[in-house]
Amino acid sequence: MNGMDIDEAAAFEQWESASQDRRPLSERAAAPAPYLDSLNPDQRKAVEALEGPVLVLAGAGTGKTRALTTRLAHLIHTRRAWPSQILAVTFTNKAAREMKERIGDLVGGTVEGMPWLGTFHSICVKILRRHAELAELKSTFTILDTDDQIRLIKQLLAAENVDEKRWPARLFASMVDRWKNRAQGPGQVPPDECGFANGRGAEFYQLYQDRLRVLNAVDFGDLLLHVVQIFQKNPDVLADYQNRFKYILVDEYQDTNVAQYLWLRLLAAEHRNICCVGDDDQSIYGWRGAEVGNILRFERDFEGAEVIRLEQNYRSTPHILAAASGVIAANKDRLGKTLWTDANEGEKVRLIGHWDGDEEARWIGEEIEAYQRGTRGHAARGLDDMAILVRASFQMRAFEDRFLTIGLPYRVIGGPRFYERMEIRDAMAYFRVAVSPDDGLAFERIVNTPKRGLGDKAQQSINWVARQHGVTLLEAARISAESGEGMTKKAAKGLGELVAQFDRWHVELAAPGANHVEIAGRILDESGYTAMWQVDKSPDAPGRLENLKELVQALEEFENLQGFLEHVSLVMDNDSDEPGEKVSIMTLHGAKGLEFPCVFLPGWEDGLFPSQRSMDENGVKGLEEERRLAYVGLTRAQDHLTISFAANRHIYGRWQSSLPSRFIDELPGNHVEVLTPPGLYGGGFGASAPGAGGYGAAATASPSGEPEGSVLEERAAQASTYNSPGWRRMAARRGEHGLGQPREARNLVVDAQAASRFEVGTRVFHQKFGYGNITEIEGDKLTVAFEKAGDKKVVASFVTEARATGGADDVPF
DNA sequence: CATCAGAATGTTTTT
DNA sequence: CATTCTGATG
Repeated sequence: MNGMDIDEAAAFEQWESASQDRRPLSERAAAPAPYLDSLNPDQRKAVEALEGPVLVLAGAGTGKTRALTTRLAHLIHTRRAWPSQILAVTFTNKAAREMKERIGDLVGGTVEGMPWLGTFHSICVKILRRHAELAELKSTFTILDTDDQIRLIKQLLAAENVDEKRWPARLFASMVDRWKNRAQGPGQVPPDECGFANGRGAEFYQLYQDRLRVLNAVDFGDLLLHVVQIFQKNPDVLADYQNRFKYILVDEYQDTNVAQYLWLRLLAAEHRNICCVGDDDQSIYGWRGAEVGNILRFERDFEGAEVIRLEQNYRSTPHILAAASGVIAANKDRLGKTLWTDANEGEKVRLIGHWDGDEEARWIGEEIEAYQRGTRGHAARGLDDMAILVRASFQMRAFEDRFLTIGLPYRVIGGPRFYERMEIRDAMAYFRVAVSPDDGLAFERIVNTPKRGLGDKAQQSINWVARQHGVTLLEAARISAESGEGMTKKAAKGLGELVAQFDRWHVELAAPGANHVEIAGRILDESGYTAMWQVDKSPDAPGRLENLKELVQALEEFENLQGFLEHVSLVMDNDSDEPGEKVSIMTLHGAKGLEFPCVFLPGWEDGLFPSQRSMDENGVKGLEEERRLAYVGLTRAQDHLTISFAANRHIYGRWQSSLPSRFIDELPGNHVEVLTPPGLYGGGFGASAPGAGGYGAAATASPSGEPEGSVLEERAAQASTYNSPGWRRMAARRGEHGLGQPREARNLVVDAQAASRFEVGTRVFHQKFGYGNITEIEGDKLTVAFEKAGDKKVVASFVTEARATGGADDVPF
């Protein structure tokens, strides 16, 4: 493979010429590396342990990215590898971009010469385009987004006469996703997971893959699956890449799924210089295929691996760190790290209970304004320094409402992204067909948008024609429009016009010197798409038109439409944000990797956080992931951290009362200050009963010297005024579990017995759903027909067998 | 084939 | 509560 060497030399030269260091390479290599001096000993170890497998366990805020980028720079600086011989993978485009920038800063130049720094997916696209024929694809394959994927599956299910109500396309899509995350092809699906459409799961998977191949298309999961399979089946291709990548670096290793893990293992087999950076305590994406096991197993999988722990935290105060450590310590499955800091003690973590969610939002609004003014002896803070991190996005609304009424500027991070909006996808479907007339899925999307009188029947007819004649959908549409078969006259006319328009646009785009921006704008106008929204009287129509304008403007930055479409399919970024100081509101998931001086963590109530659903569906594993999520939230805070919960919450139009999160029990009391909510007679949480003290009764928690004591236990022990129903119920629950006994320990014990303990028909009790009868058992998952809540799937460990008389679970209220 | 009213149904998200 | 999806009407 001589071509590759030339590639690399060229890339390296390009990189070299961009560098500002004009000394000869040999001199530079010998020169001391100044960037090493700013590292602590552990970070330095992580940077200098270049040979062999290395696992860097980097706790939150320990300078992980810094170590990683410095390591990369060091590899290049010491001339161990050319930039093109280093594979550096991240999960998000944002992370990849940041890494590029930081390496650029370190080595003093651009890193155009680092062709293999990117996300798993973008690197796989690159590899797959080179070897497409090995996956029976053409190198021009298109990447389907989720919408297209669903549409394709719906077609397939319809063709196979599957009742879409019983077997939804979404369900099948998620199953395919799960299989691909584990790098399983249609032939490798475990038989017990083929339940879809009465045991035809694997069969449909095969059909789906066949259809993708015919369309010359892949979905996101395919990008990894195909590449892994190419590597497995073609040792020569694999060997080529194994030799090329002398060094491999992986960021956020705890988030890798099985397919990514296999991919890495294959690539690292030759040089074995693989360095994975991650934090098992921050693994929060198990629900989308990430395997914490990958990081827990690293030492076994890569023999002789060196494990380096980064434990010095540069982000948070000791109180905040202690709170986070206290919570995460309750998890069983972890490699174990102890974060420390030499920062000043700072302020304790604040905990406050509120009567309801609105009051919580109101109070946090006031606190934010107080930070802004710099009261309580603190320096004034900007709104950019503050963040509210919630478990689920519906919690954001309460804050948005409140902040709108008091005029507090805020930004919501992680809403629907620009390229996921309906109008943008529609517009892009027009572009796609104009660029590649054989893109049937795109054509299908817009064939009746705006309305052209083509309903289900007409579209089916076009599909049928396409199959009969073995032509693309666009050609079938042309034939149908001419014959007028299977549709009204009006529809045939509209369809004929559309086909003619696409013909014209396609020619115009292909013409030399075509102005793709102008043509794109015209496509939207001439197709009637713009007009559709101009006529639309719904309140969001103007915004959509605005978005379309923005889309056309964004085209300016690209050479042509093809380039733009390629970019969009992989880089779905959405950085547009008006400037100005704003409070950030985001989910805990969205906050990973970020930090803020002042952090609010509202909604710490059992059932909401930890989420009931996580616990029901995944049992102890789910609870542990929720706890890691709590850990991620806590460790985002630099100086000020406030946790809060509400006794009552207006959820889905219904008032729901809940208990404080069990994670609050796990906060070490001597690092927490319990606040009194203002404006309440007698206190906050649980103040419904006259004379109840609630949280307000006492000032600071726990006499120091009693480590790891639970905040709530201490509060309950100190005050005799905790007579409210909530407190009594909580006390009852605690008694049931045994004081100080971690709850999950009990669940584990039950887990072991669970499967054998129940049988179909057994009457059981569930904390949230009440009584019901078991209708189905699948491993440790039970389907229960609850008397009040209806049919639910729950993990066996979360129900107990119901006894005739009210047992310990039947808590008096 | 489009439109409207009623029912169902609500995590977390990247590529 | 609010959004999305379904199915029965014009």
